[in-house]
Amino acid sequence: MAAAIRTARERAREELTREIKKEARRQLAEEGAQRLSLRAVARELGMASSALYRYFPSRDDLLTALIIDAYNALGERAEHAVSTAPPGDPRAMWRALSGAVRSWAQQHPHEYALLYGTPVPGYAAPPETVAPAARVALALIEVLRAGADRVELATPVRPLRGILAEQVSALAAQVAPEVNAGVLSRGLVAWTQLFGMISFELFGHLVGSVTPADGFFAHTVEEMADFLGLPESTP
Amino acid sequence: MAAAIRTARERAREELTREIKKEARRQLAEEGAQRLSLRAVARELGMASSALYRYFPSRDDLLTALIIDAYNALGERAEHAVSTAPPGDPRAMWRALSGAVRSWAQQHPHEYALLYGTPVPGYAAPPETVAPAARVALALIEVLRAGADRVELATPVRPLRGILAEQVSALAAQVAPEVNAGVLSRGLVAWTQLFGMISFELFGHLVGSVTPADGFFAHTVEEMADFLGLPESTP
DNA sequence: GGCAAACGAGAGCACTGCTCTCGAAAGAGA
DNA sequence: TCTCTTTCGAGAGCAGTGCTCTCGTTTGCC
Repeated sequence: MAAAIRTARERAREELTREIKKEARRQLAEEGAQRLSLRAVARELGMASSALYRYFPSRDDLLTALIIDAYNALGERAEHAVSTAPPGDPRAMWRALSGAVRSWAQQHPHEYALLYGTPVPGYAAPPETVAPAARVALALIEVLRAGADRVELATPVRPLRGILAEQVSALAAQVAPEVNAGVLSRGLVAWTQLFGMISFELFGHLVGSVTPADGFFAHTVEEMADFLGLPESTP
Repeated sequence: MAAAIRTARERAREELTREIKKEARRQLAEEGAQRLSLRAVARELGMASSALYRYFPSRDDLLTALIIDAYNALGERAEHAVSTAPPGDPRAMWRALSGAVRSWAQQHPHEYALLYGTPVPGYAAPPETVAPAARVALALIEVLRAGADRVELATPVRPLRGILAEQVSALAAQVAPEVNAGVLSRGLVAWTQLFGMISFELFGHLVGSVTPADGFFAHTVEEMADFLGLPESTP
């Protein structure tokens, strides 16, 4: 097909684009998004800073590319964790998923901050980021589906009222018809809890002597599994 | 006392310091911390940018001052909410607390981001910020104390294991001896949930059609109250 | 009244994102 | 193979940033 025939110029462009993203990602990992500098990237690559604008029209565009890559990397890890967990054990799947998200965040703190931290003022996430961003959420949905037929809620879900009821049942119909709406709403709670914990831990915002370290994380993951009604693992 | 006798110079210095913080807070509220510029503040105040360094040795120091003020403002709102709620109704207190934190965050999104968003790389929170930062957490502890004698946990707390058990019981002994350690650990969960929800909502990071709007927030607050074992309000 | 500390203003340094222009290189069509 | 258009890299330049240094002035204490 025609796309396979690439001129030397096209190949050079793709490679240099990759090269730029690679160096930018390196600087991002070391210094954070705040200190990521186009000029420094260009300097490191031995090119004029103005030449870099042939590849990324602005700093925001370069950041967007990094964001998409990061969402995909995280999404892939999450999907892999869920798919390699014991298939019939939704609690183990949830454990694997939350652990994977947390460890990725710890290994790539600045990229995590780029995804789930303070948004850059004036920056609006372009639509290309939506699909990659949804992958992690879909992995959680997958866990809920795996446990859909044998959830044992220890506590009845508070009735969903008003718009929330419509939104949640619409979401359920759209993405996981076999999942009970009440369970799905608890999935949102678990989802929030997971990212809340990771953000607190990574950004160092939890006050006091109890840092949300391994112990708190593991404990809360189990409490959330109970909250979701995921059946106990049978070892 | 001697401190009351202030020279004209001291008074001018205090007033100008206040003036600088006020203008900085204005710019922070409009543009975010990222775009807060010392030169712009000086320009707006009709002074040379170098003169500003007589009052704040660096941009980080100015930010620190704003952070402390913000923590105190939020803490005050939280304390007020708890203290004006029906004294014998811990669930109402929890509702009031979470609502106060959320509405403050919505009214001061950039200041909230400064407190609970991505930390500025290279910036270490100085010890002066610890006490103001703890005020909100202490307000939550206050709620737990109010309900300490009649919590009705619908679900047994998973046993705390390892270091977590020590940390939590140490915290309990230190700050709220009458609060059960298991309940305290669930307080940490509720705390994380609260700030996770607010951050998701404010930073627009929750994926899909279910935005954590009023409905989801109110619903989750009640679910968390159940989770904490707070007795039902008797209207 | 003298003197040291505090202060305001200006110039300047090194850096940033971004634009514009100009000459060289590469690919497509004749 | 020879044009001709598009693409590209480099340099200069603009407006902005945090921060430092110097220099003359003002203020308050002894």
